Amino acid sequence: MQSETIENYLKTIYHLSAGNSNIVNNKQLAEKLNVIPATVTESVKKLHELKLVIYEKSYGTRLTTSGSKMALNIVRRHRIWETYLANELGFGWDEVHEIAEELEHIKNDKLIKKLSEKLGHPNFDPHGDPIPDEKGKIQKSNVIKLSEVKIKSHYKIMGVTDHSTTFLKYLEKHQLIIGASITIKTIEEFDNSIILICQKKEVSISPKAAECIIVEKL
Amino acid sequence: MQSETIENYLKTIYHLSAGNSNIVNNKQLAEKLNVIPATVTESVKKLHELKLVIYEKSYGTRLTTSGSKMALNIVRRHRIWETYLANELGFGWDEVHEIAEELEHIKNDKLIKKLSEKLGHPNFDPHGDPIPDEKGKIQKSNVIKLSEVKIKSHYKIMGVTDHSTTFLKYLEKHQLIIGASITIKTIEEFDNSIILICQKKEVSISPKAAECIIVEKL
DNA sequence: TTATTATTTTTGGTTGACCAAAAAATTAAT
DNA sequence: ATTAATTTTTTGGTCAACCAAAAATAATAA
Ligand SMILES: [Mn+2]
Ligand SMILES: [Mn+2]
Ligand SMILES: [Mn+2]
Ligand SMILES: [Mn+2]
Repeated sequence: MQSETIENYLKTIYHLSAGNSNIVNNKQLAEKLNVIPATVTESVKKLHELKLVIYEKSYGTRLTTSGSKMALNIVRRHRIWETYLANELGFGWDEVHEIAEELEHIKNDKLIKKLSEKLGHPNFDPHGDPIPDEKGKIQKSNVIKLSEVKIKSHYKIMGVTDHSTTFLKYLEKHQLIIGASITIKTIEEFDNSIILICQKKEVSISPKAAECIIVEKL
Repeated sequence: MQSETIENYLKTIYHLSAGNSNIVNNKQLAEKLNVIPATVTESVKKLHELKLVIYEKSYGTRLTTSGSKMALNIVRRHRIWETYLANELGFGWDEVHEIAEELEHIKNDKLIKKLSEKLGHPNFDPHGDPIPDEKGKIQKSNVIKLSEVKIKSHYKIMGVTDHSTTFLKYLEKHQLIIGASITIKTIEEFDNSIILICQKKEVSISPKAAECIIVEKL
């Protein structure tokens, strides 16, 4: 198995298991990796052989300790590159993900070290996602989804869980960028859409969009 | 054929044909690409199908116009990355080649544009090699090899044709870096080694090393 | 519980990129 | 001009990563 393929599988398993060692099933994996489930069955068998995952037939797959370490390293590389592209080269937060998908596979520890150093060892990427340190440790914070906020409270936008250009451009348009302070005005009983104040302007957020915005209580 | 494989073949054909459209033979290609000649035969047939090279059986291969364009683009990417790694991230000129071998395959025109911009659109990489512009045009200069210099003349070091760490470290030790001024003292009749003055110190350069140093007459 | 649906696995392919060994063609030496 | 050496090509493989279709298994609904 090629290292780039392995890395993409491990990273995807990591994301689908939400950082824990939750079981991931073939269908989800197949979807994310753009292959058919039959291919996933083959692949996870091989990853099991390599002791990077534990694959239990007809049940699912989870990362081993060493698989998890590798996954965290790839996530680190991805997020360091995203931060670098945004902060040093002036790319928009809607452009960096795609490029980082390729750059994350460059295997050179010194390179990531230098990038991180130049950036002042950042803990979060342009989407507010935490950057694991060299040992794979992730700084945790007590954040919630915008869909879980309480009325008339104040929050700070901390991140997004959707990286698509369309969504990020939409947020930018309403100045819903990371670090922005918002106040929840009302939550519509009819459809659960959230009316909030940002930069003195009123914005209505659909429940679907609210699921993708991460905030912290002020 | 995968794009990374294609790119490595085109780049290697370009280098072996010395920038012109000289014919390259299978054995040389096989050596540079670390494959056996049988593999090269297969590959160049496919590249011929793709109209990137003209392959004539039992004779050799040369780049077509579109193959040449692609090759120049890869060379541009490689050298921009080398310059970036050296100038912005502080890598040594002996370290950058290896990393650039991977980075050159990242396909994103805007990325190279941004890097070039940040560097002030450099025309030469850390080894003194010219960087083709977006159109593939190379700035030419009238440089010669150190092995061709005349006695008692003054020269400036403009580049190297060997990128190995051992060679570059050796040059650094004697301060034979790009931009350095040198004066040719004598050329030993016995073995053709060159005795030159650099930073007021006398250095003896073997004919083999002299073949790999590019200079310009002052 | 049985039938239906969804998911997973098996089986039998393909394609790209490689190799080893043998055959053919070219080039160099005698 | 022959012979010998080198280079190239052909032939018959492997291996990784994929797919399509069929079979098996698991989950859900009736
Ligand atoms: Mn991303
Ligand atoms: Mn991100
Ligand atoms: Mn190089
Ligand atoms: Mn170079």
